[in-house]
Amino acid sequence: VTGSGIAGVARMAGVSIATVSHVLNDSKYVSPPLRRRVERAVRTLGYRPDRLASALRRGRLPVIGLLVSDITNPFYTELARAIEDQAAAVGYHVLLGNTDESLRKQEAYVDVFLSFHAAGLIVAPVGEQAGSLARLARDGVPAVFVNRELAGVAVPVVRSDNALGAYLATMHLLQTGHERVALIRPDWTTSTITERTDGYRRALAVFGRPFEPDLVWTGSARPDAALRLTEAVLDRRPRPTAIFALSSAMVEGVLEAFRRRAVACPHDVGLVVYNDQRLAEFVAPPLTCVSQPTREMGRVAVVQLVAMLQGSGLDAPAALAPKLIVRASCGCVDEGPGPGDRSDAPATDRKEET
Amino acid sequence: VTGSGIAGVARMAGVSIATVSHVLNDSKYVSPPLRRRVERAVRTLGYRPDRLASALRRGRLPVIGLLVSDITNPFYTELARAIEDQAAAVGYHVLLGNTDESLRKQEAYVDVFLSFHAAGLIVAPVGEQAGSLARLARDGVPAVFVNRELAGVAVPVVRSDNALGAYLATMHLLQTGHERVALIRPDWTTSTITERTDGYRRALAVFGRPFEPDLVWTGSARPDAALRLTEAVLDRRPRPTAIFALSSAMVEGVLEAFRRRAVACPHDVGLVVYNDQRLAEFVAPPLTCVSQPTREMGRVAVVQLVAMLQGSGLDAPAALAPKLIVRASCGCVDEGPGPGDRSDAPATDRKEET
DNA sequence: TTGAAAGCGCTAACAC
DNA sequence: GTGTTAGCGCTTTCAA
Repeated sequence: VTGSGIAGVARMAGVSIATVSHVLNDSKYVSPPLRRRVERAVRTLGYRPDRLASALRRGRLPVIGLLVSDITNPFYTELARAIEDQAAAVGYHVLLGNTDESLRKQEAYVDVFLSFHAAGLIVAPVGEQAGSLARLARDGVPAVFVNRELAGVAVPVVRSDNALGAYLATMHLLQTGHERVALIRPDWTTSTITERTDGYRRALAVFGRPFEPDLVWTGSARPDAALRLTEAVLDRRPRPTAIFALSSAMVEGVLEAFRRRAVACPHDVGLVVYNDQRLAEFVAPPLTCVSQPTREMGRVAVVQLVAMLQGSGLDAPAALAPKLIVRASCGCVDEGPGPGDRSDAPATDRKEET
Repeated sequence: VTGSGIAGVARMAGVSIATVSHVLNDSKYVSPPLRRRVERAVRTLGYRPDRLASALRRGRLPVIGLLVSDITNPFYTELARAIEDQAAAVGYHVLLGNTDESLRKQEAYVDVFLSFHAAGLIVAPVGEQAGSLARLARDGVPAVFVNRELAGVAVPVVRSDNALGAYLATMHLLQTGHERVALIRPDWTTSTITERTDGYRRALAVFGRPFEPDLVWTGSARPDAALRLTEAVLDRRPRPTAIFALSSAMVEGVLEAFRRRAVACPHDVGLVVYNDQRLAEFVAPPLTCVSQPTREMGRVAVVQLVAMLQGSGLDAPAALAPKLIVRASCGCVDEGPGPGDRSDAPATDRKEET
């Protein structure tokens, strides 16, 4: 009855452990004198509450399980940072998991997070089928999806408008005279990729262009695979005049293929990438990209989740707006002296569209 | 006595909860028939052990607290990924914290992690003073430092040889004819930065060059600050012939400064950066950098920590070897037609040194 | 306004 | 081999 922990504090302050608990959690009125004595005891003992014991009793650990396909993907890196910041600001901490687009890993992590009694989950779900994640909504596990959604799963989704993003990018390419825009897609099927493909189609339709299936190339996002895929694209005849890469994970492969095929970008082939990233504006040529409000998405995801945890109903968030950041790789700006040229666009030519 | 959890399994299998616990943890011999019955009950009940209860009892949660300054820094992103992978492989999970080089945040996170009874900590410590982290070793908290070390703190460190990395880079610049190599350092003081500066000095010494303090520039790593700092460097007369940036967080600032000052790199000023990152090889010009075996560092950190957790003595790990990846920004390769030129180095010119 | 006490679900002595 | 049971440190009724 006198151990350390809360009991030690209680003894030192000459009160019951219940009282200590109440001042610690502000869970009941405690008279100022007792409160003061408890606080002093806490301080002099350097008492640190045991969150495990607390969580065992309460049934939930102040932890958010975060599941992304790969923290190394710049988009998810940024998202994770924003989530961690916002979570910490409201008293939660982040348990991280990488799914690598594997359903198996995803399920294993969800199990682990639940076995930890994580207060809630934020997940960028693998695939686009409900699968076992449907269980979450059914079991009343507080969860929000980020970036991607799953058809028929009643979990709030924090996302940006992928169809719009791809539409803007494709429109831009078409407007600046590109005849054949090839789509390079990663081989996983997620709502994001589907929506982006739709946006691409919509833009084609606006220009009265047919959707040509053999301009759509799907392959593994691993660097070597993306490289070979792009080589195949470049070898197609007639050669596409521009490439729209739907995953930033594939950029390196695309650029390497340009190098190996001695393709001058944007002169020979233009390039637009979905998602911005570090150094993108210093690449030769600077990369035109669709940029998502990543940090905001992370923040909103936590806000949404915390609202669920507190039972305060919050409207499902609207899709945020992506924007097109026009740099030089799309080829819409002056190019200077012909083939082989790789000069950057002057800084003043960089502009944004929404 | 019959609740759900382990008790439900016990009841269904017609055994005691102790037996269930033992088959679940392989903690004692259980006869095959009972074991089978328990396993069947576990399966049909969809029983998932409560790790909180288990952790409360055992005193530790199978979680590793990971503290880095900023997960958004590509080096730490990669490190975190490697740590998460290895941790998961051996049954641990990762709680993430960003310190932003703030001692306050670092202490707060350590407190949080301890209050969760994290099994161990992996931290890239802020600063270079022992500070409150000394407590870890004193209190017997299993911990390992990564990347950085703290003087006088008895915690194993997983690191690469920063002095060597900087030495290699500086030697390369000196050998290829650079007269004045400016050092650009972030304004935090960590063992890494100190060691890299030493490596730079050692290389100068080998060439009989004096260490000129006014070639060493220290400033905030925020992009705008790094930009202004680099502008100041470029305005120095005589102008440095090369810049060695000790933190990859400052690269964007440096490149932007080059742009604004219309400095052609490497023709006008060469550049070497500590740490490789995505797209670095596609930048104009491709960035020469010191590359650390980041993933290996993460893996070893977990191995080291887990060994501590199991009490199996493991030798403190030796510093790993960084290597210089020579691309074009250092200016050691053919440059073509003079000032203003930004052509990439041919692929065959990329090479590595160790 | 304060305190006593019953668990949260599990592990690990210890007894049979 | 298997079962009984005493907690781990905390929250939260419930009674005083």
